[in-house]
Amino acid sequence: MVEAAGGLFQLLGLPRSAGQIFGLLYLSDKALSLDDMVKRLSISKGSASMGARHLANWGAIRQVWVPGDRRDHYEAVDDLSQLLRASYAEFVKPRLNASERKLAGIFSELERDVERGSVSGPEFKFCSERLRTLVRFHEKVQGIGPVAEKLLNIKE
Amino acid sequence: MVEAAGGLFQLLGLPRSAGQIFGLLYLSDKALSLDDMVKRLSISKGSASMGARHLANWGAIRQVWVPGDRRDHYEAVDDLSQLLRASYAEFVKPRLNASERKLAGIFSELERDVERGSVSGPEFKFCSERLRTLVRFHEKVQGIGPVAEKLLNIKE
DNA sequence: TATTGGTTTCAATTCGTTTTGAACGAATTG
DNA sequence: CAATTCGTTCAAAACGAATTGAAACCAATA
Repeated sequence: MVEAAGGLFQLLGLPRSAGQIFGLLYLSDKALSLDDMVKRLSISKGSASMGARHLANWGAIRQVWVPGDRRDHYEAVDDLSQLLRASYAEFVKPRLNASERKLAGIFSELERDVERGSVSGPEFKFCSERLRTLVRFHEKVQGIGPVAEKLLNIKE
Repeated sequence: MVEAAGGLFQLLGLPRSAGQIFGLLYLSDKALSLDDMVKRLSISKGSASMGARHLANWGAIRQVWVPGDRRDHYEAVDDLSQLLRASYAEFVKPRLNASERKLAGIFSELERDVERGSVSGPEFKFCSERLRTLVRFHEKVQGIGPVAEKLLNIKE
């Protein structure tokens, strides 16, 4: 049951164990301690500790206080859409911006090359045309983000 | 110049070398042979061969015939939007469907568990509520695909 | 048919990442 | 105050994926 749910999150480039932890917490009605995870998922203490901190930094799980128990307990946040939005802003957006700058950089480098004569006229023509296409494509992709965000907000 | 372009594609989970090859071909005005790639990218013949075939199967590059040269030559396709659409249909869509089925499977497993008594009533309530939320979320995500597709088609 | 140029396949290696288990320190308990 | 319980950190090991180089293969040519 949990394995399947864990696998679901593994698709997103996260470490396996973090996905498992989230899956377990997401389906569990009470907050769990680190060694609950160790026992239920048969992973090492180290993995559990690292995975939990990872997910907590990322905002996917929360640390909660359970009276009468010294141990830290964790529970999963319920709003996945919000989580996705946040990760988009944190991970995807910066990358898109970075590649935008990179593209501009390539362009100016190309112009230097053609002045130095290491790139011929026709080559330059073709290459810069392709780069322009690439920029247009890049803009379209960037345009998807905001729309997707709106779609996630709609409650039906 | 090409390194940067190569890195651009590496972000998508493809093997590094395939990204480099595509970058090189995309910015080159003439079709290139396998050992052009070997020389310009300093990768091994094996990598070049595998990477090229990989990209060709994927539809990102085309094999072209250059008269008077026995070697195979490759050129990049120019329509990136189309490429992206195709990959969505080929890779993302099936996965989404798979996880849809998987979700249904978890659900029925949960019901079996509650009948066997290995899951208590409140647990079941909470868990199935979470699963329902997950399904709704999943549907929203699925809804993004078609819209994104339309956005990519718009030419401005 | 032998040779040449080119491509593919495959086992071995390298590389980066994830996981582990033990060691450590802080906090708590009896 | 000694013993225990937690959580974190660290180096080493396990693992998977990617790359390599060489050998096998294939087709065209002489």
